Amino acid sequence: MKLLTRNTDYGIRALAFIVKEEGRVVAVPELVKALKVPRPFLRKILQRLVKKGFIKSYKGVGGGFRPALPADNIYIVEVAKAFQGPVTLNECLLKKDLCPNRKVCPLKRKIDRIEKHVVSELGKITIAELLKG
Amino acid sequence: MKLLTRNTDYGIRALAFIVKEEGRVVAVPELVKALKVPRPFLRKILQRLVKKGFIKSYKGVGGGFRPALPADNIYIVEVAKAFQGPVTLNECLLKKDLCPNRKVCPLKRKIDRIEKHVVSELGKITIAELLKG
DNA sequence: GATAAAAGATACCACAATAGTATCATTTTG
DNA sequence: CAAAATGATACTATTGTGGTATCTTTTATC
Repeated sequence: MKLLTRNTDYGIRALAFIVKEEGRVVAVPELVKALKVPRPFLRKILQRLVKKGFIKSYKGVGGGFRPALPADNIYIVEVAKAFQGPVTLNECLLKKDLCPNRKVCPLKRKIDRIEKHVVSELGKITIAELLKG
Repeated sequence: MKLLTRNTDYGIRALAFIVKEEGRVVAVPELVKALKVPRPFLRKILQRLVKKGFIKSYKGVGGGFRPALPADNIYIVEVAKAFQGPVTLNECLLKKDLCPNRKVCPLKRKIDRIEKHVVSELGKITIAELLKG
């Protein structure tokens, strides 16, 4: 059971690094050095962050990445969603189909409560806060 | 991100069914019918439940399964552990090695808090309670 | 304009965990 | 002994994650 995958983890760390540079354009080689993530993998992660609107990219010589949002407006639950899809702790699947009892299932109800808590807690953490910590 | 795998889910449901029968010995065909889980898969799950001490098994004609514990003493976090191993929401891995910064990592600190909450909440739910619900 | 340094797009491979199947052995009751 | 049950175990399939490789496009600078 893993809350954050490596994708997400690296995504958060990359974001934190880029944000820390206060608007300076940061390119991949620098990030590779700082985060010790394999370059092609990191590139894919960065492309995802661009597509999801967390950072802006600049092509060509001297290009790189800059935050697209203020640091205190980037919530890690959003980053997690970008890499892992919606945060759902249980799916109530019966084989491939949705379980027909999910409306009344007491287990689902309990898990849902826990899930809400997780999402809400993850939703309180911003990149800004991680940088302070 | 999934809190409970299908294994665990079926395990919980099977346990609940067996417990509900109040000590009557329940055999696989009945469980297959009730839970609509493929027989060989369910058998494997039941064997796991036996090995982990949640139920007792009886071989031979008229055999089957009975709870090994009182219903209010079976916590679903334990069932989850039986199928999924220890509940850890983040692993702080850097490539294959443990991340060297994990002691001071603010992200890890936050995730750890959430993890503790999840485990504690899962640790409050018993099979007995699910049957009441 | 050519060159080089950057990111974009995309397709592919590797590995591990989960999900599920199949087969044979053992036990027990009648 | 036969039948009905579980035990043990090995195998296959599917999926998600992690990671690589390659080619295209953009842009600054000489």
